Amino acid sequence: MKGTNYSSKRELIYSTLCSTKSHPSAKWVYEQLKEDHPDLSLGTVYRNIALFKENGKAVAVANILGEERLDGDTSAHAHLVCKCCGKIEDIDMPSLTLKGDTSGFNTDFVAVTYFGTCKDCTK
Amino acid sequence: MKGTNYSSKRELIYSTLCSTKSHPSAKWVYEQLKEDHPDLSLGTVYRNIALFKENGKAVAVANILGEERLDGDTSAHAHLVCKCCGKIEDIDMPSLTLKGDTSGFNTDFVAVTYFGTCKDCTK
DNA sequence: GATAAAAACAGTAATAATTACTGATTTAAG
DNA sequence: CTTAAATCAGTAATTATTACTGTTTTTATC
Repeated sequence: MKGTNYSSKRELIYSTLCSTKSHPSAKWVYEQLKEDHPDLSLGTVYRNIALFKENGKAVAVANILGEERLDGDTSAHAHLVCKCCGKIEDIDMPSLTLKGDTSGFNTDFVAVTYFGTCKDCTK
Repeated sequence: MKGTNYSSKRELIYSTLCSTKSHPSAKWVYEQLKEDHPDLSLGTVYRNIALFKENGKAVAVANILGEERLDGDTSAHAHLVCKCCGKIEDIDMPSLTLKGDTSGFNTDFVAVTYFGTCKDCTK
């Protein structure tokens, strides 16, 4: 069964994903690691990130310029996404008063994302 | 300047995008139209959808199985996304009590998305 | 309605993120 | 230790999306 064994590469990838608040892409994680771990394959990064998502240890925040951007912090928080420079920042999760009917729908995760232009790009 | 002229294809694409609540992909829009309009190019669909997004006439809701899913309804509402079958449904927008600091960030659009498993897939 | 410039298009080629495949390596358990 | 399953590196394949080129449509002006 997938994801059941220990794997040193998996540990590396996970800790790198969790080491930043930049909400990186899979490729960024790979590039951070490949210098110190030249025997790391980009496919391994993708495969493990897919496992993290399945297991609720990571979430996809947005797709920026064709790249899926990730977050290893799955605690409740919202995001500001700058459509100009692609920067993604954390903010506190707003309290949601649900009006819509989600009966019958089994919610795993709620994403609240503000799309717009960051302070730097507004200048 | 882009998007300034009338275009019959643009009208077609926009009305098709707005004709459904299925939150379709660009390819789906293309496939709906190509039978009655065999002289339509997939590139034209992509190009016009990019214009709609720039002009705030459409939004990307989620990326499901590598496909960007779209919504021509930009009124305030939230989405239920089933990770099992890829179905996306509308629900009323919850009221948000913002706790995070968005000062300096110029928000165009707020997305509220519930990820999980729909009733059919839960069976 | 002719005409000319800009915009939009079809058709195709190119790009690039992601996934799949294969044979080798690592892990877990007896 | 041994064996089977899991994981991996390296590479090939897939595919959504974008870019390019020559043609058609639209708009504005006459």
